[in-house]
Order: sequence, then C-alpha cells, then structure tokens
Amino acid sequence: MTAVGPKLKDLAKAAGVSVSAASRALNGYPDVSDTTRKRVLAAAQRLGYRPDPAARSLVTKKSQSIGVFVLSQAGPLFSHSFAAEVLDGILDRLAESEYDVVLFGRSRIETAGSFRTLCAQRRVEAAVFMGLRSDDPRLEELGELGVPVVTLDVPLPWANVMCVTCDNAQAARRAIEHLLALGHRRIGLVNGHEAAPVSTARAAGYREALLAAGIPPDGTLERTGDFTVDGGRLAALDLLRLADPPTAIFCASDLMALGALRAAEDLGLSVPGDVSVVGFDDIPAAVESRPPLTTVHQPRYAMGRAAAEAVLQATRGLREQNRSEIVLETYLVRRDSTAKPRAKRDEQARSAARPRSGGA
Amino acid sequence: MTAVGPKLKDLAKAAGVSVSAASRALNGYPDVSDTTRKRVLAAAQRLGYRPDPAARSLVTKKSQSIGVFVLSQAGPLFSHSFAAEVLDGILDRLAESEYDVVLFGRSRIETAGSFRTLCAQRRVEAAVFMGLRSDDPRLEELGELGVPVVTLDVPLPWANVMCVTCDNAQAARRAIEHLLALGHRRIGLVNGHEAAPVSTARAAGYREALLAAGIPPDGTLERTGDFTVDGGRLAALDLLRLADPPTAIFCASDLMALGALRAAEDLGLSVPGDVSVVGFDDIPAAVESRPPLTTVHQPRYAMGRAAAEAVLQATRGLREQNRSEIVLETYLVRRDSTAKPRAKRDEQARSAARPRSGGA
DNA sequence: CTGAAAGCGCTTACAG
DNA sequence: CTGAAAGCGCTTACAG
Repeated sequence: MTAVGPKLKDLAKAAGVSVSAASRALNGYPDVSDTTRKRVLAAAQRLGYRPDPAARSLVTKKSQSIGVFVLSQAGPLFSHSFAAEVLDGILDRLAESEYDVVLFGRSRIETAGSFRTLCAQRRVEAAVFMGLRSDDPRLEELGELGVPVVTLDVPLPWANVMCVTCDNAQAARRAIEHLLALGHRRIGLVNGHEAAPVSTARAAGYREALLAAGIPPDGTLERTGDFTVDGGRLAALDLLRLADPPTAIFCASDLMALGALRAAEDLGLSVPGDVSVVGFDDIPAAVESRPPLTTVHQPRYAMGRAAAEAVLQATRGLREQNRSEIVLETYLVRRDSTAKPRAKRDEQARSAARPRSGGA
Repeated sequence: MTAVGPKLKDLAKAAGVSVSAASRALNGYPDVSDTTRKRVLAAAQRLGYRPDPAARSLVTKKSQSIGVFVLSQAGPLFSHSFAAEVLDGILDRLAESEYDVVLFGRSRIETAGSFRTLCAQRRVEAAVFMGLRSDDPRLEELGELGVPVVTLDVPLPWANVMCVTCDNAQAARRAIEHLLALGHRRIGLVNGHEAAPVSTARAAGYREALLAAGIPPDGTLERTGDFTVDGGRLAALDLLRLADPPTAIFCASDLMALGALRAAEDLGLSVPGDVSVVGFDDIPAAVESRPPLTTVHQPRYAMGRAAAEAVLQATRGLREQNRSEIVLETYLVRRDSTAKPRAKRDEQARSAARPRSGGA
C-alpha cells in the first residue's frame, strides 16, 4: 500500500550480521552472543524496524491477535454497554503485550459459517466469547477450536476453555440480605432466561439467602424476564398484581430492574415507597433512573482484563494449574430504589409517635 | 496450531490444473477458460478450501480487514454506548463483504506509537476513526496513512479521508424550533467542547433558529459542558442561577442533558415544570431518566454502516465523485423533558378560566 | 554462536 | 488460455 519500512534483511545488513542471527536476536533466542544481540537491537531501534506480521504469521501460524466474538443476543443497543466495557479491559491488557483484537459480530459469524473458520482464517491465537448462550447449537465447536478460549459467564467442560465470571450466587445472596435487613420478608425474583448460567446462580443465591433467614422460597414469587427491559416490566407487573404482592423485587439485571420501575409506575406504585427494587450489573443507566437503582456492581472492565490475561497465559502454555474458572468480586451499590417496607415504616412511626401523642 | 485444511496446491491437484490457474480462477481473473474456472470452483467447494490470509496478505499487502480506532476521550463508560452502536453498523456492513475489523483502543495506540505503524503492521486496507478530536496532535497522520480513512464527525481536508456525520446545525435548529413552538423565548445552550466540530455546528444551528425567530442570540446564555454529565450539571447550574434564567436549555449531548436534569434537581426546580431540557444523541439512558429526555436522535447504527460502505468503496477505488462528507438525517424525539414555559401556561390558564369564573 | 538454505501458502509477471 | 518460476518477509532446522 505504502512504503513499509525496513525489512529484516536491511536490519541484518545494518547490524552486520546474517538474517537468521538477526531474527534470533529479535525473538530473544538464547543461542545468540551478547554483542550480536545488542547490535541487532540497537539497529532495530535506529531503523524503527517492525517485523511484518503477515510474513511471520505465515511461518509461525500465529498472529499476535486474538479473536473476540460478540454474540449479543438482545439486540445491539443496551447489551453492548456490558460488552463495551469488557472490551475496554481486554483491549487494555492486550495492548500491554502488543496483541490486537479482531472483532467478530453475529453477522460475520453467519457469513463465515463457523467459529472455526473465522479463527483459522485470521489465525487468532485464542478466542474470547461474550454473550454466549448455553443453548447455543455451536457450543461444541468451542472445544475443538484448536486454540485456547475464554468465555464470559459460561463455564464449559473442555480442557481448552476457561471462564471468567463473578460469584453470582454470593452477589444475589448479598442483595437479598440487604432487603432482609431492611425488613422485607416477601421478596420476588425476576430472573434472566435459562440459557444463561448466571441465571441459575442468581436464583440459587436468592433462595439460599431466604432460607438462611428462615423464609421458605416461594415459587409463586419467581418470574422470568429474559434480561430485557420489557421482559422485566411484564414479570414485575405480574408479581405486583398478586393478591399478596412482594414488598421487594430482586431483578437479575439492571435492564429488568428498569422494567420493574416502569411496572411500578404503570400501577401507580412508588419505589421504594410501595415496593423496593434491586438490580444487577450497575450499568450506566442505573444511575440515571429515578429512583437511581440499588444494584450489584459487576467489575466489567476487570473481567475484560482477566479474560485477556487468561488468554495470553494460555497461548504461552502457562495455564494456571487447571484453573478453569476465574471468579471476580462484586459488591452491592445502595442507591434509592430500596427502603424499609411500608408496614415496617408504619410500625416504627407508631412507636416513635407514642411517647409524644399516644399515636393513632 | 491445528489442521489447517487444504492448500492451493491441493485444490489445483484436485481440479487437475496448475496452481496459478487455480489462483486466477479463484480470484475471478478474466484470463481463465470457463471449464477451468468451473472445475476449480467446484473443487474449492468440495474441499472447503479457504485461502490463507497471511500468505495472501504477504504478497498483496492487503488483508481483508479494516482498522477501527476508538479514541474515546471521556472515559470508557458512557462514551462507548455511542461507539458500540456505530461499531455494530460497521461490523454488519463489513460482514457482507467478508471483511473483518481489527480494533485499536487508546492504549494500543500508545504502545504502537502511531496510527501509521498500527495500520502498516496489520495491513488494514482502510481505517475508521471514532472519538477523534480536532485538536489531536496526531491529526496530520491521517492524511499520510496510505490507506483510505473515514472519520466520524470530523471533516478533514485530505484527499484520502472522508467524514460520516449528521446535519448537526439542522438538528440543533429543529430542537430550538421545538422549544420556540412551545413558547420559549429565553433558551440556554450547554455546548460540547470546542475540539468537536459538532459543537460548532450545533451552536450555529441554535443561533440561527433564534435569529430566525427574531431573538438575538445572547452570549450570556451559552455555556460549555464538555460533553460530560458533570460538565452539563455545572453549566446548567450556572445558567439556572442567573438573575433572569432561561426557561429552556438545549444541551449538545444527552450526557450533558442528564447533568442538566440533576442541576434542576439540585435547585429544587421541576423539569419540565420550571425549565425544559432537550438533549442530543438519544442514548439508551435518555429513556430511563425521569423525565425521559426530549432529544435529537442520531442514527448511530446507520452511521456505522455508512462508514463501512464508504471505506469499502474507497478500497476499491470507487470513491463517489469527490464526496468527502456523508451526511445522515436526524430527527427530534419528543419525550417529557420539554413543555410550555410556566408563564405561557399561566397565561393560558387565565384565559381558559375567564369565561367561566372571571379568573384571577 | 553463526550463516546459508529451505519453506510457510499464496500471487503475479513471464513465456509459451 | 495455461503453467513454471520467482518472490512476498519472515522463521527454523541444519551444518559448521
């Protein structure tokens, strides 16, 4: 396309050594004398030498790049806010090792036919998958990609795949404990779809926390919201119209929590006055909603970095002793969508009022 | 890494022709007999032949990939919501032509030193830039990249660069006209920073609309908010504390409009009761804010597709007759952050009341 | 420790 | 229209 700079041959000449010696020096091989190495490195510096990745790739079958598959199922809009930040983390960590990412969206996967071809064609040294569903028919491919892979949030049994995720059960437990501490006893769940392992984990955490508080989980308070705003709205509507509705709703994603907020609005209920809502993710919009959402913060950027780190190590064969899962910490962010249940407040109001006036 | 499938040699043998004939047939050269072409194509189909991009790239200096630079300045969070959707559009259009994108973030650009090296190294056939500032010291590089480039929202004078943008002046004009139609006369502006050409355009549209309505633009009603939530809040705070504050504020981004909403909240003012707010962009959070934002919708996905289309044509040398700018349409989304100014409402209430009771 | 040589899988003049 | 050959810029056995 344009003047491409010095080639290895030029470098070798400038350094006064053979091409092969120059190559070995550059690649840090041990069988090179110190003088040679220094001269080569100095010359490389001086000439601004950059190896041609295509040529290198042709022989090594590597590419200094990793493939990132974004399979966002829920439409491009919101869902990407999650992916984008993960991507940031991936990009930053990869940059430190001078790796690049080639990005594959759904449409590209369709035109290519399979994950395999894409990986093979681009010679990516590893792959990371976001937005993967556990019911994806192409799941099997991941085990046979021939390169290390890391998925976000979906653990898989094959030796070459690792998973970066959060302790979703624990996170859900904490969310519920927060609600319990406020005095809620009747707590609803709006969960994501079943094709996401995190849904299972979050539901489990929800039930465990209830159980630990001596409250038997009640299936009639559990709904599914498909991780979407509208799904969340519908599910919450359903819950809030119950004869004995929950005083608080735990949603397994902020999008669904935003939907729950709308459901309350639809029914003329105030949040947190009439019903408390807690979300999951801590997406940007969670701060802008009214009320701002109490939610579980997921370290998306850190997840991205962790994924990149894992992938990089794996390409070097340094997979940490059989660690197939990397679990990051979450924390609960308390904002304004949760408060004591009305009954509790009334009761306190009464007892607070008694000393003075004898209360009603 | 793994079994890489048939090579051109295998293909040629299977088709019973020479390697060079096979290559030419595959690449659609005219100097190939029909029989040869058919046999080669059939064999390719049968064997599932895929040319090795590294080998091809080594000789052609091309790569079937384009570089996408994301220079998000405002931190990774929100800003990416814009980039992510543009990226979706790019990815989808590129997939149709079996092109891939290699993604470069800020950190990668730093480690590589320049846009040039990145483009040269990865052999990208073109580059698209998002989040570029017009005061970027590396701007000059774009003219000398040796490949076609398209920027989002920053027009540049070099022959190889095109710009995909919206008619920002028109969009701003419409936003102001909406406010004028509601009866506002005193309208503030919270603009983005000056390093964004869109800021200039939006301010121009704002002033034009005012002028057209016989209202002389008033510099004391113009502020800068740097495109951030907090910048917007501060700027709006400033405006609302004026002795004679505006009854409406036009913000050159939704993020700043969200900040303006907070400013109103800080001062105990209701939106749109006491002050109307209109944003720009129509980001996802614009629907979740309370009140939901009236704002200018930008077709981010379409912008991405347009950018990809432009880039693809340019690599084929098909640059549309000197078109250096591709301008897409926006439209105003009316939601609940705008209403008639209070004075207007009072006046109407009076006249509505008069017939019946004689009004106050 | 060093260099000459082969080869990675393609494309592209070049003869025929 | 076709094939033999050179070459893209590297890396990697292989002798020395």
